[in-house]
Amino acid sequence: MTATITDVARLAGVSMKTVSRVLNNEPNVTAKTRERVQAAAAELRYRPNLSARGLASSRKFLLALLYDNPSAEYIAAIQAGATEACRKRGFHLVVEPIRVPNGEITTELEVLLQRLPVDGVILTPPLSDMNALKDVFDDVKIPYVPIAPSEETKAKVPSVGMDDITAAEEMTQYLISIGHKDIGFIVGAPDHSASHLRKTGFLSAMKAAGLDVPQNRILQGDFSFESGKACAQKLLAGADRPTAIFASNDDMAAAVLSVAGKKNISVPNDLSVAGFDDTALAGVIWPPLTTIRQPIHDMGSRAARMLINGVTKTTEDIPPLMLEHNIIVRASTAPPARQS
Amino acid sequence: MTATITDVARLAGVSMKTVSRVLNNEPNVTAKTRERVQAAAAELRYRPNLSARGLASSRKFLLALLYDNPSAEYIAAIQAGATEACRKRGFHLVVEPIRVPNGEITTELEVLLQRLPVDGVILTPPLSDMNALKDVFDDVKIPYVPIAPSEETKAKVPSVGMDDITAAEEMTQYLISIGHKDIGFIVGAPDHSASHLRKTGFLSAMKAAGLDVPQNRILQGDFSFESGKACAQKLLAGADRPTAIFASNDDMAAAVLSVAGKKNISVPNDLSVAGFDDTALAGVIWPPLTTIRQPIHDMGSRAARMLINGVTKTTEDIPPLMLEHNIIVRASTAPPARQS
DNA sequence: GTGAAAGCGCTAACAT
DNA sequence: ATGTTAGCGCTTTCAC
Repeated sequence: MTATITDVARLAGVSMKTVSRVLNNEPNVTAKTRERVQAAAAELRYRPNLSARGLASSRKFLLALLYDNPSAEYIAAIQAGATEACRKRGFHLVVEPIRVPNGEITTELEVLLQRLPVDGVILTPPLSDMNALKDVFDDVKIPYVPIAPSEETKAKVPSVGMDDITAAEEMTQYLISIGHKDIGFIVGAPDHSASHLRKTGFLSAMKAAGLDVPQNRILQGDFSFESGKACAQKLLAGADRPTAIFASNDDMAAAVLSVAGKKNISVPNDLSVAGFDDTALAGVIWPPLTTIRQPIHDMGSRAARMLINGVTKTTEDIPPLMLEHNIIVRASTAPPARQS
Repeated sequence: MTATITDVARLAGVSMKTVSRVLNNEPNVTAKTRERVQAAAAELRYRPNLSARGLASSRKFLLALLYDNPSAEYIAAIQAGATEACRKRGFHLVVEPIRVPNGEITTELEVLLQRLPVDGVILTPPLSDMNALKDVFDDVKIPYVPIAPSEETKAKVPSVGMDDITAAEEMTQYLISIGHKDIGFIVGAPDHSASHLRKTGFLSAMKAAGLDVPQNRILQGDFSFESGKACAQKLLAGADRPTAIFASNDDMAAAVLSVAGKKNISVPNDLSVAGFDDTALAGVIWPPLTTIRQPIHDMGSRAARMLINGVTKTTEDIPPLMLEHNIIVRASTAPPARQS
């Protein structure tokens, strides 16, 4: 059998409670006693039983990551960050893909949350924006941290994110700076607030440069490769096409590349293409994508840390944690060969 | 407060134990009693406490997925399959990325396993092949199912996988059938047994067709995009180059595409490229990749099911579960324009 | 077919 | 600074 806390206590010649104190780094233990207990625990290869801990206290040493199938790369990065933060503090991460059909919280989700023995939940877009979720979480009393939520949500609960508007502005400014005047823009999924913010950034930078943006240069996508393809097909249909396309994520930018390839439009000579996210995909396609590096990994680890540290439990207002971004220039963008 | 089993028992007018029986689908309960209990549980919105369950019994309702950073897409697919199977049976999935430096099991891993309160573990390549792991798992008495393990491991423990040799043969035969005679092959990471099997399949199909494979047509990669790039650069260096390249996974095939793009070698006109896995990447790059569809998602769900059903606990020999594959022909392959 | 009692391994609250 | 006593919510004997 594996050793229990009483075994350790016996070997160390102290009480159960003292062992517990040492294990949980609580005060009121002599350095000497502490050492003795640690030695005993090591000797018996003692590992605390998480179920017992979870039952006796309310700490479960478990966090959950809820996601609604955005890009696999995006989730993988969040997950990597979160597991890293968890590992350092003895926590584990449970992953829960959930589909929220037409924005309706399902009973399924409520049931899931009620029986999920976790100390906190990380929410990814578009889940991070769902107002109805706040009530559900408050109801089951589980702290949560939304990643990249809307301005509205940001005001209510601690969150982590980045400055999508500024990032989109910077990319647009860069495209303008190398000579583009006619730039197409592919919008992300409407239920992600980042979509609106990025569009806002694009428009504001265009306006600031005195550049006009006709209606037909703005197309609605949903962050999927397929949607990017459909938008690119429209944007690249006739002779009157933009000299650059800025897509709201890398998947859609890859789709633009794919459509351009099929139409024998050379990138970046005849068309510049920019993405957003800097997922692994960006470096792996040809030509490699100019994009915005989002600190996705960090978002995951910071969200996990906030939950573990109990930041979300304080009543004070915690300002949203905004992480840095960078613009990454690769081979998919260049000055335009022709003026439109 | 959330309702407990005693609340349900009181409301249903039965004992705790009877409620427990109903919840766990145990026999010896009248249909009538069963209904009454279920009604009471529903009314109180009762959710069993997993920590308490885990403490009282040995069932934790938790499975773990251990992985050592192969492609994000690959892990995402396994994870999707596993979570799906878990959801259906009231289980949850804990994810644990682990690095196993130069094939050495670390104490860190042992400690992790000892304190991880799970009913079973899913192992992905290259972890699935590590002989030392068997001892560790036997030691901590946690059942595990390796995905795509070596022949050696297959003989010892229940596992899920596919027929890598036949799949590689089929792809090679397809390339030969459309006219290729000079085919380059990029091998996967040496510590993945699938790498050897795929190479074996390639060579055997070439031999069966009476085709010679010079040494310089076989290059060693490691499944990463970068390694694929290095191999492609060698393969495509001079005028004496193959008319087709078969890479052992999609990431490396994408790298071949990328190098070809840079060198202005047109795919599939001047060069055919085939991959293996059919990850999301394959359909997203230009041109879309001819590849082998691996049932990765299914592998994840079958592995989870085996663990949940306790298949791995029986002493009988369970034959490895071999799942079907398909060859997916897309635009990256075509008959060769020139004969080499 | 059903129930009563005894823990599972740990921590919380209260001694000492 | 350390120990004692109760549980946490459930499943497991073993009675009935």
